[in-house]
Amino acid sequence: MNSIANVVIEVSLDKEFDYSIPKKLQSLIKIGSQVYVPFHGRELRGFVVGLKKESSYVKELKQIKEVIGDRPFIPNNIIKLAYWIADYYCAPIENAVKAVLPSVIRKKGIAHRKKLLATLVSHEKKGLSEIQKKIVDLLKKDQEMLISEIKDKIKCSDSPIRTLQKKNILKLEYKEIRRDPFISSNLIPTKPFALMEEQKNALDSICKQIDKKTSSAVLLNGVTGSGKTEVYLQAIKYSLQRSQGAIVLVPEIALTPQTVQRFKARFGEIVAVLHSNLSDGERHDEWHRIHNKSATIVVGARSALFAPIDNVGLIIVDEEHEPTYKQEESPRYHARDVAVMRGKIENCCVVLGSATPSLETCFNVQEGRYYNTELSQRVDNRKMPHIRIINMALEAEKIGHPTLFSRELVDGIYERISKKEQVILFLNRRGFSSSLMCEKCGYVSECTECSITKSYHKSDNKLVCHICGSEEDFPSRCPNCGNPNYKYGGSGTEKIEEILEKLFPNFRIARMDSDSMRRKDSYQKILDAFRLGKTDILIGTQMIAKGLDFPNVTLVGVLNADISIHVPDFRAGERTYQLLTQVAGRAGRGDIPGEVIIQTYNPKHPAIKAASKLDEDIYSINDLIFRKKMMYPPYSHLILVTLKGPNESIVVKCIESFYNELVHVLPSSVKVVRPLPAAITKVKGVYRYQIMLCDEQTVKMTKPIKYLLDNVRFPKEIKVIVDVDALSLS
DNA sequence: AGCACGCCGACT
DNA sequence: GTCGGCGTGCTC
Repeated sequence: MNSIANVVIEVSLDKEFDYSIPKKLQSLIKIGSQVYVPFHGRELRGFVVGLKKESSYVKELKQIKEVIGDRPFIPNNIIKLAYWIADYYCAPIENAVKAVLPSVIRKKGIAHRKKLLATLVSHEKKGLSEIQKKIVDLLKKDQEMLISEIKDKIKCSDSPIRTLQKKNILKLEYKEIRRDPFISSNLIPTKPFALMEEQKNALDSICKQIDKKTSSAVLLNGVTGSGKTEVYLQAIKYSLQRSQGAIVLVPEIALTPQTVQRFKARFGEIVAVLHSNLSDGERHDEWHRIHNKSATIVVGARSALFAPIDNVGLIIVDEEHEPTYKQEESPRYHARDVAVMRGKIENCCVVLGSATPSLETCFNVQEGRYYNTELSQRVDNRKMPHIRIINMALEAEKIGHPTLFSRELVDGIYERISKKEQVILFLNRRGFSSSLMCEKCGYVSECTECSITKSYHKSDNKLVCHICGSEEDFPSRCPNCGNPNYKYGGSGTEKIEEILEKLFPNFRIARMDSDSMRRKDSYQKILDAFRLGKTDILIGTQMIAKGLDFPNVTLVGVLNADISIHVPDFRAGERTYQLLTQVAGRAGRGDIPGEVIIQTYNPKHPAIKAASKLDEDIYSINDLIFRKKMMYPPYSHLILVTLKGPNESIVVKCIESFYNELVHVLPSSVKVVRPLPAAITKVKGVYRYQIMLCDEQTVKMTKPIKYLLDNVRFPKEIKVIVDVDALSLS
């Protein structure tokens, strides 16, 4: 008999507490139950996250006071999902439960949540201390205030406030916090559009999977503008007709409000939206609309995955390759994979949509685990843009010195602008600071062990691999061609703008990057001006690649594709391909086919080659899977174990012993990259050190890691982070 | 977050 | 000595 409950309490203490379960509540308390428990002289709400027979707490346990509701607040399937997350991503169960809990319940300042409110009842100031006078003055202005606010403003503890209460100068009472009303915008309802042949086929195979009522995953591999959203909408309609609900995940909802609008316009009131920009009140309303079944479709970011929809018929992950689906705090889950898992638990169909499917998804399709559907035609019958790759090494040879603008690009810009069309110039600045490239031949030093770009360390003039720490002296000449100009690759947007203004003094040029992004209105102004044709050329970084539609742009120039190839990250190649595809999608309009000019020193790199085929309608999975070469050679699963600590020696010592234990318990197929002391990094006074593991299966690595985490005692100042399917290794 | 304890200064 | 304000630590 489990007579002890593991409870996470509403206050954010980042800790769970044991309580004994009284006999009469024994049958009512389940994992996921919401309970009232005595806590340091108060009574608080909490969630039961586990049941057990014994507690390690030395003092006597208190009893659970009462259970709220006749059924657990978190549905059973979601609890199952939380356990899977904790297990797969090596996270403590309480973290996993916190992640799946509706934030409405956890977060401060929401309705139902009571807080201490101070109200002034007397203006008497005689015989008060300095602090107390300040508090009374503060309250004179506002009459009532949360004590947490007072504490914040006066920088005092709550003691003086309580003293004032005793003196009857102010009143303290618990008060429910009012929430903001939810404002829903007026939308014109839409009807299903007629589908094209390919869309029909895709919809058919999705519907077939929905019919089966078993779990399945379908990749919807569709080029930009091929009408994936309409397929989603009609698949959802099908699911609704069978009285099943649907979950739609979108990356960074703030950037794609149009997508959300389309769902609302089609299905109206039954669509609930969950994302981080909602106020707590709005989130609360939306969550309860789902819980009480007045909303059966949920559109949202990562966390929408855990919406308490009873009968899920369909889960859609839009833009499944997007890195925002990876959670960066514990539990470090990947929403795409959790979506597939929820599909397994709910026995429903999961649709993964993308124009540039992630490597993992391609792999799963190839292995036969996911079905594949393709949309190769654009809905408006627009042609795919024409892609040209310019070899900058040859260009430099031709004119005798390295250059930022090839002849082709300059001519192309001139031609397009002369015809009153518009041009976007794309520049990736990421990785700019650390990687070095030969200006003549494009050579970049790679780590032979880890196959990622080495970073330049100025202090000791060395090239260092950030993963394993191996290093070499910085070569004064390019090891490949002997050119003495071996230095930082790429220029910033400002410099590009400067050169461009000299090249085309009569064209109107605008620049958009994180500097101009800082002021939100100026960002909007730049975009509006460009859209209205008041600007001819727009120079920008990543941010102009996503979701924006400029109908008159016919030429897109990628100035230096090499920068993103050489970001010291295993995903660099894949990312480059995805980025180039997105950028290419901005080119062309109904009557004029788009043109894309990609400047690079590496025309043979797989990412560039894959991008160069965009206009040839070659679209099979086998074509895509060759991109596997872009990643760490034969492995598709990565785990990073990071140790953080206050000083270098203790971190090094711990990682050494952890490494020695690891190689003992890991199966031999797992590749372990042994870190050298040079791989240690210091961020804000915290020393960080990583071990990387690679294999074709995650479980072969997680089991031994979990075993070690349970059995190896780390000093308490050492923090261990296990990141499964780590995306960013830079 | 907020309750209770114990320290310390002011006043009997 | 005693009362009461205030910071601090701890809460199953």
